[in-house]
Amino acid sequence: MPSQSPAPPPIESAAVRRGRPSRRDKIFAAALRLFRAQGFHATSLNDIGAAAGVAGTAVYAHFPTKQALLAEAIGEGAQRISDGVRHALAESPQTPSEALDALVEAYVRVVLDNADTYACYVLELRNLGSDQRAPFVRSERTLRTLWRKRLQAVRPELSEEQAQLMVQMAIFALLALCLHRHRLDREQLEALAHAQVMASLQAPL
Amino acid sequence: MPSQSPAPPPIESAAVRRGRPSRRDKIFAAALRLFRAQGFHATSLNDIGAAAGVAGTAVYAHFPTKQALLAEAIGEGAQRISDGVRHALAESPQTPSEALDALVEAYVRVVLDNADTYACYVLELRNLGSDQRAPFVRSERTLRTLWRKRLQAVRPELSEEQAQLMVQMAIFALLALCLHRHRLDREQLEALAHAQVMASLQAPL
DNA sequence: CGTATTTCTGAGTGCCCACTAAGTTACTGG
DNA sequence: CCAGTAACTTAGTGGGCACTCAGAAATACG
Repeated sequence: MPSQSPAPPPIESAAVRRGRPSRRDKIFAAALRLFRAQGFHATSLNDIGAAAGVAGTAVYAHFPTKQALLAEAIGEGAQRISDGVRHALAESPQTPSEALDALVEAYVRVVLDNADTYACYVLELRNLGSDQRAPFVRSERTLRTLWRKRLQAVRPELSEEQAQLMVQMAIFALLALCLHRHRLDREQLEALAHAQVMASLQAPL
Repeated sequence: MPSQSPAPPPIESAAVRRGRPSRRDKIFAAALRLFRAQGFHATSLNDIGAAAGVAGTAVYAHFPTKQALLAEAIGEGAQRISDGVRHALAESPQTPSEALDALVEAYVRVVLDNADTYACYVLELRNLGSDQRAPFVRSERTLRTLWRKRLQAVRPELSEEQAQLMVQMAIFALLALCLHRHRLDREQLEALAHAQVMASLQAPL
């Protein structure tokens, strides 16, 4: 039900062209928000459609299945994490301590910038069917290994298992930022998260 | 269901008596395991029954609904956490730093002792329907407030929001212990988790 | 051994879901 | 202005789900 008459307004037409991908994006955003808030199985296609302002079946004009919607959400999360970390890696070599610091800083920033996406990536991955899940699990393992190596470069006294677990805990701590409301502004949030993760990784055994 | 049997075979009878609640317990344990591994909605009553060695509908002889099963699992998690923390509180007053340390130690122990239950408590709470969820949310808030007060007693420079968020992150870090396999023995695990959480709470801002 | 009770099973029942089909509207390019 | 195409809607369809029911085992008790 778009408004204006057909004849005079090319403005409308431009808006419509701008609006073309916006429907898809709207559906995707609604799905992401609902998946994060309620979980994949508790969210129906009618829920998604309603949140995007269309009928449930309209989703199929843009996505083949419900799982594809989740797969795209998770894929985007994985991509953004990967990009952010790669960017941190691209910086010139430093001391091991600075390298770890840069990794944590990049990771915190990406997580805060993509809270919903990241939460979906972590919590809803199991609903993806092992075929589709596999590449994400692989890239996640690669990323964890990178963390672990940088940590062990700073703290060579740690065993592989110890370092692995410490990284796990640090990453999960960041998940808390995505799931709960907080009244701190972005700058404080980033500083606090960074400081706490670094402190936890430097914990004396 | 009082004690010993009347006739000669107390062995069989004892086994039966031991087996009586064991069916209910078996079903409950299977449900807990599946809920943690697959999530509430991805687990059917047939799955639970099969894992417990009975037909799916046999569950209804012991639990009124599927949600009741989840509610009992979550209730048990909440109860054990609460008991463990209350035990830590019962110890005689110490310095603020020691009080915080005791709280963390108790929490780590409870979480490690009840990994599956705790993971369900945290991850599946949203599937409970707001009526049943409310008391658990309340007790969780109470517990977080306790953490925060003890932290602020040690670090009075922290604002309420900062302390709250640090506690959130620390608690989520412990969730990592429940969800992933690790090859460390219990003693190392407890020491590492305790050290890392304490370090994270003492992070310089 | 007989009866009452509990536990369990297999066959339903109805609901909600993801997904399909067919027709309608909205927009585009010529 | 008029096809052609994409987007959307309504009305299904089949399947899986939680849950019910009636009766069969199994068990407890006198």
